[in-house]
Amino acid sequence: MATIYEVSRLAGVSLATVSRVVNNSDRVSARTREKVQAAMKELDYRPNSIAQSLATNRTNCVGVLVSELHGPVFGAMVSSIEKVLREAGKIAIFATGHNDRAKEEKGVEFLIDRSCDALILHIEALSDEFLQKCQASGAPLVFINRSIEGMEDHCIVLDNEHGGYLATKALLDLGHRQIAYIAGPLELGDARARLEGHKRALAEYGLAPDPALETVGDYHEAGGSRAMGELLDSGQAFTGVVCANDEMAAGAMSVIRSRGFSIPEDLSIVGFDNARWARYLYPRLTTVDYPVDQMGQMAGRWVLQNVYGLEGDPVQRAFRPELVVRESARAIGGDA
Amino acid sequence: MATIYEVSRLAGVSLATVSRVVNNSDRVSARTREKVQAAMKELDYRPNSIAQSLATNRTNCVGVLVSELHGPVFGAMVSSIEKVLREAGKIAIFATGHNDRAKEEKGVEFLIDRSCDALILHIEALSDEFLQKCQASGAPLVFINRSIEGMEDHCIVLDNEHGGYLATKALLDLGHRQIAYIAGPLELGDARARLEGHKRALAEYGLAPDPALETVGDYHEAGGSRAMGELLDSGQAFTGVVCANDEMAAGAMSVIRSRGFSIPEDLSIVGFDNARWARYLYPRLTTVDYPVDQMGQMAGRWVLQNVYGLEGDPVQRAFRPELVVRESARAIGGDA
DNA sequence: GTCGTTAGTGTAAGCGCTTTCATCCTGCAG
DNA sequence: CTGCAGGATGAAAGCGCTTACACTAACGAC
Repeated sequence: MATIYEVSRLAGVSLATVSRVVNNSDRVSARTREKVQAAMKELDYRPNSIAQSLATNRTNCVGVLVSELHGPVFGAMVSSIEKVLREAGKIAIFATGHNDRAKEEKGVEFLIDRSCDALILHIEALSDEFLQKCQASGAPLVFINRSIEGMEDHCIVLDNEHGGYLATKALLDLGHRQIAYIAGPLELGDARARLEGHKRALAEYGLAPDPALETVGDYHEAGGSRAMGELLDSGQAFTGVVCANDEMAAGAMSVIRSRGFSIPEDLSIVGFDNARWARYLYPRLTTVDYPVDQMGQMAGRWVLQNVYGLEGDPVQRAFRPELVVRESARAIGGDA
Repeated sequence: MATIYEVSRLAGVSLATVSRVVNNSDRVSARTREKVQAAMKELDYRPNSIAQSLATNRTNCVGVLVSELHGPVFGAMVSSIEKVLREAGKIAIFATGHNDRAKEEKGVEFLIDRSCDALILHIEALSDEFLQKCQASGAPLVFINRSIEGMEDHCIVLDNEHGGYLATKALLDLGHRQIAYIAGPLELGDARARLEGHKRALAEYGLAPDPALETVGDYHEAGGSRAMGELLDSGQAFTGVVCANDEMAAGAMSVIRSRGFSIPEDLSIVGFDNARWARYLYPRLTTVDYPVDQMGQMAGRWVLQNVYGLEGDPVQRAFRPELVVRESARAIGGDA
């Protein structure tokens, strides 16, 4: 691999001049520029990004910490973040936290150790204090789906409470009054918020939340199945169920079917996230859309603008989910 | 951020000594080591990885180029690669090629420019020559799902032909004789191989491939829907259909249902990939398992062993897909 | 003709680390 | 007491780049 030195020799100029044309900044005479470019071409010169980083103290790397790298939500998030960063010539490096305190800390440290210029974090377990300290001592931080006290303008958030409200309201509007709820793990803020929304919708219709109709899952298929099984076993009557995410809804649907009920004739179901495959289910799942692509994009854009000083469209920080009506929920007493 | 220099001063030793304890190599007396470690701790010293890379010419970065970052196949692949690399303290950086020649080239260059120690590539459009040249001039290359002439030992491959064979054979074994096929884009090697396998299975049962039952999709839901629509419109009789991937199978299932047929009573369907959500479909999709996690893991392990010289379990380079029997295909004339 | 400008270029000092080689002890054999 | 081996440490030269600063022409104004 040719170095800048060899280019400078071949072109008969100094290192500084070559560096100038590489960073096509500064004024370099047209003649010199051409000479240098010719030399670079001849040697197939490519700047060593490591050396550049050391000299400039800029790595052009953005660290991204998410719970998982794949799955309907995080896969899409990661993908959109990488895309917007890449288009600006920046590079994303990833770490996973699995909603675990220790792993999240390790992940953050890992990314900081790699000298990232900024960090995009989707985390659950780390305390506000830890994060404020990180921020103080190092790279700028952006948060997805979490609001940190005093750093609100670094947070790209989803109104999960509103989403939970919409999901349950969808069933209420269809005439359902006995509505079961399968929550996500309540140590997670979004799971709590979605549940709150559910309760607000009930309240709006003058219904008291019935603890017997409220179960907690794990955001995974297995938890959804288990929870659904318990609800069905409990003997409680209900005509609809809302699940705090699509994955659990998929698990619940299997169980409902395996018990001989049909959807939506016997039971309506509503999910949350609008996973790409939610419309592959049968019946196609009515759910709440989590605009995860957009939120990822905004996180990337925030970094581009606030860290790298690039221009661009404004960053939208707050998102409201919307209901996606499909066929898994229908009016009670509707023509079945 | 403290530098090695400050540590050396505080500990009262030279830079070289600090470096030695950091890389806990070489013989350093216990007393000195302790002094240095104390100083590091006091200053909260963390080595600057960029400077280390520059000095050692090792970045500990592995570039990964895939078609997409998300989706059932690539999401899982990326995730497992990142995991195995991370556990060894290496870092993965990603680029996407979208099966497009120009984008794949750009992606490879991008990764090379970042001084990756090795590249893991899942590519379609680049020629063998281009790749051989890359290999010659730079970082070691590993390929997933592609066999390159002369570099077979760098290739982690899936026997797609066998997979295609299994999918079709599953229907044949169930008594089906009129079997439609929805292929992936035929510019992709795996799509061609799966189709070949399909034909081999037919031949094994003494059946000639019927061009009227063979359509080409795009590996996406939309293409599956379109292709299924065409097959149904054509008026050709068939009792089963195999799709070259699950995504198209999902699209096909919607169309089948929307035309008033039921699965598997009227039509059996088999997919390929065993996407995580394939078992969420109704009926749960019979499909061919693409052991994408394992293959990603092997690619990572290959790098760990061959590039970084780490020990580890042997690398399995060739994989055979297996049939996953669920409910979307049933015996012809079976109790419906 | 002189002088101040200024565009264009070069010099050299880092960036924070690794690593070769030389140096310095310490201890032990003779 | 001398000499020497060998372990522990330090000095210093890079790794490939950027950039502050110095320098040189060339040019116009006076």
